[in-house]
Amino acid sequence: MRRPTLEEVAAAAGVSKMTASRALRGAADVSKDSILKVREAAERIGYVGNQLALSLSAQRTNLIGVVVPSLSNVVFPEVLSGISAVLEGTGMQAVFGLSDYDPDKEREVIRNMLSWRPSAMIVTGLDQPDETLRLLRQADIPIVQLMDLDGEPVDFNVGLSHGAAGEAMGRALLTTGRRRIGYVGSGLGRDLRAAKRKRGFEMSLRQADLSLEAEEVAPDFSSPSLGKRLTRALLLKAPELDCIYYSNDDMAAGGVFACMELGIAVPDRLLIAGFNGLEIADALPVRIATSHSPRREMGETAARLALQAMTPERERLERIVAFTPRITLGSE
Amino acid sequence: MRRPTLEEVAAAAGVSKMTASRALRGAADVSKDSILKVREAAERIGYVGNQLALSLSAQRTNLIGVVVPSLSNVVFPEVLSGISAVLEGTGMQAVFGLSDYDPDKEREVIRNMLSWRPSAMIVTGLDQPDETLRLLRQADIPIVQLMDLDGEPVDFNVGLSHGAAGEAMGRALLTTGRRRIGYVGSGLGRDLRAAKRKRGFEMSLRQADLSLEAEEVAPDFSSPSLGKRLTRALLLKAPELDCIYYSNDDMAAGGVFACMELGIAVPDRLLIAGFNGLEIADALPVRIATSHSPRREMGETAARLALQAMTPERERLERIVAFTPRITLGSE
DNA sequence: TACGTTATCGATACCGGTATCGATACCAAT
DNA sequence: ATTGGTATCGATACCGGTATCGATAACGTA
Repeated sequence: MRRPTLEEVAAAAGVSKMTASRALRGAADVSKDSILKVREAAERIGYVGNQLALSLSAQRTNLIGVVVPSLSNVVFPEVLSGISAVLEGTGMQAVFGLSDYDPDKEREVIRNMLSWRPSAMIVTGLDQPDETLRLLRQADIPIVQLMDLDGEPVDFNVGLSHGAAGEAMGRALLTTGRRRIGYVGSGLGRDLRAAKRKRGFEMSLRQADLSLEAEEVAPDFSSPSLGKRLTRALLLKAPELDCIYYSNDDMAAGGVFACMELGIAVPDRLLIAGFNGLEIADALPVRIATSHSPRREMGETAARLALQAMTPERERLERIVAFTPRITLGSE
Repeated sequence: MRRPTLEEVAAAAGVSKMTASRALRGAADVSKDSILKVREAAERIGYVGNQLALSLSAQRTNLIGVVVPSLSNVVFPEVLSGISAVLEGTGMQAVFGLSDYDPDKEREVIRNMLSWRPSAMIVTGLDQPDETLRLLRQADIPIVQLMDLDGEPVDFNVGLSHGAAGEAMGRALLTTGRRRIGYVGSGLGRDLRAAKRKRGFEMSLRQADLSLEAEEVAPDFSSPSLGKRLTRALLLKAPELDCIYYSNDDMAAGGVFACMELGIAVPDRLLIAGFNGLEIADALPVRIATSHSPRREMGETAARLALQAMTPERERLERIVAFTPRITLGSE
C-alpha cells in the first residue's frame, strides 16, 4: 500500500500514463474530457506528484541550497526569511543547512546538498577552505556567497565589508571625542566576520594614535548574558573607559544592562557600540551606537541573484553587490 | 559538460557501473584492486553521488520535512537547531519550510515537501485544517506535531499545553498577591498558542473571581519595541495595574524597558510576566516572571521520535510526549 | 474516393542510481 | 577429471516521472 503513482491514476481514469501526466500538468494534446477524468481520479485516490522522478527526468531541480553557520544568532534567521520570501511563488524552494561555524561540517553539508543537484547555492562568507571551494565550483551552478565582502568570490557575492564596517564605526566613535576605548566580544575564532570588524576597528584607532585600552573576549556564543558578564569584568579591569565596542548588538544589549546595574550613565559616561541594528537596540531604554546591516535585504538580493543567474541573463549580472551599513551613534 | 555520472566513473576506472557503485558504497563482492581504481577515478573527475537517482531507486529518502510558522520568533530557530543537532550523523537530513502563520501557505508547503517523499514530517501545532491533515495522513509516514498539546494528534505529539501554561502562570501570579492584572499581546489571530495561553490565564483569574482589568493587543509581530509601545498605552489607560501578563518574553522585555523609562519599579510596583524563558530575560537588569518552555528539547524529542518511528519500534512508542514549563516568578 | 490536417493518445526510451541474479574464473577437495 | 565453493563481476530490470515520435481517428477538401 504505497503512495499512488501516476500509473495508478492513469489506470483509475482509464487512460495511459502519458495522458495522465499531460492532463495534470496542463500540457497540450489532451481532450477536455480526459483532463476531467484524470483530475477526478487523482483527487479521489490522493495522488501527490513525485519530485524525485520529475527532477531526475528533467535533469534539474527546483532546489536552492542555503548554508548558514547557525540559527542562534538572529541575523541568520532574518537572512533566511529574506531568501524564503523572494523564492515564494517562483516555484523554487530553499533548502537550509547548518554548519555550526565548523569548516569540516560545512563541507559535508555542502557536499550533501550538491548530491541533491540544486539549481543554485547560497553560502555564508568567503572563507571556505579550498576543498569546499572546489566542490562549489565543480557543481557548475550559480554560487552566491553571502554576508561578507573582503575576498574573491567563486561566482557572485552579496554582502558588506566587515573590515570597513569596523573601521567606520571606529572613526565615528572618535568624532564623538571618546578616547578610552575597550572591546567586548565572543567566539572570534569562529565568527570570522566579527573578527574582521574588530581588526578594522583597531585600525581606525591606530590611525588616531590610539589603541584598545582593554578587552574581554570569551569563546562562548554571543548573548546578552555574556555581554553583561564580560562588561562587568571589563569595567572592573578598566573603570575609566568612556566607550566599549561590542562584537554585536546582542552583546551590546548585555553591556547596557550591566551599566544599568552598575549605575553607569549611558551614553553620557560610557558609550556603547554594537553591530547589526537589531530590533532590540531600538527598544532599549538608552541609545547605543550601532551599524545597521541590511540582513533581510542581503538575503533577498542573494535569492534574486540566484534566480537571475539561472537564466541566460547570467552573463550580464553584476558579480558583486556591496551594501554599506548605516551607522547611528544614538548619543545625540 | 554535465556533472559526471557513475557510468563515467566506471568507464574511467575500467569497470562496470555496478562494480563502481559497489566500490563507492563499500558493498561486498568487490576486489580491493577495483575499489582503489574506482575511488581514484571518482576523486579525479570529481564525482558527487546523485541523491535523486538513489532515492528514486531505493524508494525512500533521507529527508525529514519540518514546517514552522516563522523564523522571526526566536523560538523556532531554537527548535530547528534541536532537530538539526539530533539528526546530525544519523544520515537523515532536515528540510525546513515556512508557513508564515498562513494555513493555506502551510498546506502548500506541506504538499510540496511530500512530493519529495520525506521519510517523516514534523509540523507545528495541532490546528491544521482538515485538508492539510488528510495530506499528512495519506503520506503514510511518521508525523510529529510539535509545540502544542491541546488536541488530537495525527500520529505523534510533542509539546506542552499552552492553555495549562497560561492557567498555571495566572495561579502563580495570584499567589504573590497581585490583583490588578493587565494583558499585553500581539498577533493573537495568527499565534494560536499565545491565544490559548491568554484563555488559560483568564480562566485562572475567573476562578479567583477576578478578570483582566485592561488589555492592549496589536496585530503586529511580537517584538520588544511593540511590547514597549503597548505597555505605555496600557499604563496610560490603567495606571493602577500591579501586574501585566505578556504574550511572550520579547513583549515582556519591552514592558521592562517601558517601566524603566516611566520610572516604575519592577517588580515591586509592577510585576511583569512573560512566556518562554528566553535568554534575554536572564540578562535584564530586573527580574520578570516567565514560563520556561523547553524549546530545544522539544525539537530534539521530535527528531528522535521521528527517527524511532521509522523503525519497527514504531508500535511501542508513546504517541504523546508532554512537557511542563517551569515557572519562575523572579520577584523573590 | 483519396488525401492532407488536426486533435488526441500511447509505446518507448531515458534520467542515474541499486537489487538481483546469472556468468566466469579460480581453487580445493574428491 | 569432476565437482563444489568462493570471489568477483556485469547484464538487466526497475524506481516514477517526461520527451519524443509515431499511430489512429475524425474531418474537410480536392
